[in-house]
Amino acid sequence: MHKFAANTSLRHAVCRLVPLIPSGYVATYGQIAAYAGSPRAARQVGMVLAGLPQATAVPWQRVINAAGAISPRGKAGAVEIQRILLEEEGISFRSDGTIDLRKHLWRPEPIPH
DNA sequence: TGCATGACTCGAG
DNA sequence: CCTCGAGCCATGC
Repeated sequence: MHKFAANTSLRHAVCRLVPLIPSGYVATYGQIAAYAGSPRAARQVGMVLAGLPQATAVPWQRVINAAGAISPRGKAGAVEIQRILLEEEGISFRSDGTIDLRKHLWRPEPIPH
C-alpha cells in the first residue's frame, strides 16, 4: 500500500521551477515541462503536482493548462480552491472561467537554468 | 506484455 | 474562435 512513484528527476525540476513563478502570474504544464527539459511531459508535470503533500511550499496553483483554464480533477472542490488561491494573488478570471494568458502568463527574462 | 487512464497539447476543419 | 481527434508518456493492474 505504499503509493509513491513519479519520475524523480522531473519531480525535482518541478519543485525547482514552479516556485520561480511570481505571485500574480501563471505558467502552463507544457511550459514547466519544457523548462524542465522534457517538452513532451506536460501530463507528467500534472502528475507530479498531484503528488505534492497538502502542506507544500510549492505554489502548484500557479500552473494551469494551455487553454488558460484550471484543469479539471477528480477531487471535488479542488478547482474552486485553486481559483480562490489565484484570485487572492490578484489574478482575474473571464466569465467562462479562463485566465487571460496575455496578461498573466509568466514570461521569465532569461531561460531558467 | 497489453491496455486503459489522466492536473496535457496542438493542429485540422 | 470552437470542437475533435490523435499524439504523447509515466503509471497501474
